[in-house]
Amino acid sequence: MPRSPNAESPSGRVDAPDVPNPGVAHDAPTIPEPDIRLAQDLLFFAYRDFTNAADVILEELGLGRAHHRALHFIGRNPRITVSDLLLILRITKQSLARVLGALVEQGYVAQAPGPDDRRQRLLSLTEKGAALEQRLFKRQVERLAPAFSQAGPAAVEGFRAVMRAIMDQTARDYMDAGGGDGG
Amino acid sequence: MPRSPNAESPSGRVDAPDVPNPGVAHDAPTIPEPDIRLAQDLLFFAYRDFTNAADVILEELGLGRAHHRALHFIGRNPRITVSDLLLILRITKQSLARVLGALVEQGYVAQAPGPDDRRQRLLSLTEKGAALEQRLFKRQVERLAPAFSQAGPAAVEGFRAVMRAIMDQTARDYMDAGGGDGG
DNA sequence: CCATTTGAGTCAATAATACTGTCCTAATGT
DNA sequence: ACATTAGGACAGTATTATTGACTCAAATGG
Repeated sequence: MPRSPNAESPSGRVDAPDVPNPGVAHDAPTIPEPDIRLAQDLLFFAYRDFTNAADVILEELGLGRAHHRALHFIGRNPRITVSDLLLILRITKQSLARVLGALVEQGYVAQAPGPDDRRQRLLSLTEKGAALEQRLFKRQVERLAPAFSQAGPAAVEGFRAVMRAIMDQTARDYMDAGGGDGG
Repeated sequence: MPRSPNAESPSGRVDAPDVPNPGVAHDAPTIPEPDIRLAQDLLFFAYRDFTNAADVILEELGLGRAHHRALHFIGRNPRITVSDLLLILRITKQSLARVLGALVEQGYVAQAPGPDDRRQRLLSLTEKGAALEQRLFKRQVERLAPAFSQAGPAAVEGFRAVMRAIMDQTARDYMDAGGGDGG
């Protein structure tokens, strides 16, 4: 593995636009390549270690990350329809079917017919499901809370802004629509 | 999908610790649950959409994300040993073997015997490999650069601090050792 | 010098997660 | 009536990962 003293500050910061670019929101101030390279690594490592946090619990229950994701989004969106869950996860009906089937079968998720449209199966966590989701959540808190504390409130605000800007408009729309906080 | 006006500012910021927690470096200022929930979503969506960026190119070449990851880390760490690459990726020799085999076979990656230890096969990108990596990198720049510009330099700094704090110490060590920038 | 360890590769089998395409039922809506 | 929609199901496949055992050559240490 290559070495080198250390590289706390990646390359200073983002370039100030050489041309002030009056008014236009779309100014692209030529981010230096090392900064992008660094961000690639950050995304890879942070995401990996974040998702790994809950793995021990999942494994002991014979569940996987796909189950965790489903639990998470159902928990955050009680009475969500299958279609809407598919839109969030962006996987196929088949992929979800296996995961959801297991969760329902094992009593983590309940299905209720839609009051307006009885074809719908509105998904919610059972008590057992909510309890499991809490356990899993706790593990991720253990990973995120210290990180937030160390980095400080301003950094967390920046983290949010950048992450939000990285994702698709569709995903931003979901979050702006109250994705998760119950509406 | 649930609705609700919009939730730009998640819950303000991180709580100030109600009890100042004298002296202890480990003071955890009780991050509000909604902030953690939000961060879970941010990580999921941002990572997903970030990694999807290069998929079109990969697919047309019959390669997958595992190949991309290998290309990325070999590109950033020329003459890396197989063991060290395994430590970075945290996968098994078998998982890497298939991916690496394909990359070598198709001329993206070259192997050279280590000068000190001739058992080692030092990995580097060929010209073809570097060219492909550049193409893939460009796609991710298209995703990250506008995000960085929109969020602004201070936010990017915060993003780095938080992401860094989320990952394992091992990963931080790798990055501090100059992970990628040639050392 | 010989035994052990190490770096790398390999074979075989398996699991988790995803995909495609097709077909089916029941409820909706026009 | 008829087409569409919500959801589910079946069959087959791909990618990425896993484990365990085994080979081979080079390095290393008594």
